[in-house]
Amino acid sequence: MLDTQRVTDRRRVFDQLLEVTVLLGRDMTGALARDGLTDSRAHLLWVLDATGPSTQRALADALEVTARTVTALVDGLEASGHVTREPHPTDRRALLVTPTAVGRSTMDRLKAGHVQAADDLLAGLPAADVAALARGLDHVLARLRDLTS
Amino acid sequence: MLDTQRVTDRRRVFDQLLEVTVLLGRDMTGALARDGLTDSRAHLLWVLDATGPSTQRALADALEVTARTVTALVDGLEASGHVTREPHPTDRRALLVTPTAVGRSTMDRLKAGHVQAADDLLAGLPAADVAALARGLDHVLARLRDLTS
DNA sequence: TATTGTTATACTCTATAACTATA
DNA sequence: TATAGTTATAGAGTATAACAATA
Repeated sequence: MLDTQRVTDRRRVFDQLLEVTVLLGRDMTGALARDGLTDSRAHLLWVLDATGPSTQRALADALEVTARTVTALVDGLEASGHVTREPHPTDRRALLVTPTAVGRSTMDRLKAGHVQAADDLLAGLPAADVAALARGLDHVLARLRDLTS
Repeated sequence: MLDTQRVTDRRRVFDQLLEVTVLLGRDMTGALARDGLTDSRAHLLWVLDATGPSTQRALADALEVTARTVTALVDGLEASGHVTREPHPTDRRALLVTPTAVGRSTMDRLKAGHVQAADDLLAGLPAADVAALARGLDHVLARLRDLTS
């Protein structure tokens, strides 16, 4: 195989990855919007669901944003009824952001949506091809983690 | 192969795609920031590079945003010296957004960066695996285009 | 002194609506 | 009457800096 062909193939995969990024992002954002959530607020809720009630400081670290940004996101999620601010049991400076029943059921729906989306995207692709795709993506992700670390 | 295994594999690929979306987006945004561009402004410049001098109306349609948004983006790109607003030769209502020499050389650098990134991400992956990855991504993209259309 | 979260302020992207100049 | 682009206004996400309460 000619070297120029190899370069072309790589470029093709890169363009495919960029398009996946755009379309998958659009699809996810649309799904969240139907639940009245923006990307950033859903991300916070997602972290909260994984870790349990957390201080805003811990959320800022997990989301890699400033404390100011978390204040704004929690303000929004509190207004929409997804979370509450509870007093911290031992540190009177801190607040524990806690999902409400609405917040928990929203997260359950989002997680079910992920399983559904996984099924939709890969429906009709033979198991061997799914496995090959997973291996290729593993390689790309390893390189990507190197580049962005 | 058990059906539960198949579901697990699909879910794994979906999670990989989500991580690619996050990391690739972060990497791209970082590269653009080094050129003093935001994602949205780079997108406009990208379209402009592909189509040549365009009216703001045409750009709004291509970017799928409102005319007001294009006004703001062009304001920014004009201030940073990447584009100019030129009179339209026949329609005195319209303006032709036109890349400057700086804008063109910035685009050349971005395009070279894409080729470099494609090489970096797929370095060390055998040609047959690159081809398999491309086929898998083709399948996913076809499904994704269906879902988001 | 250091840390948690807030207020103050600012910038970017985005949208809708009203308006001007032109077609 | 319709279209191109701007001004006016608003909301979301993000940041830095100054500040209050608490550790």
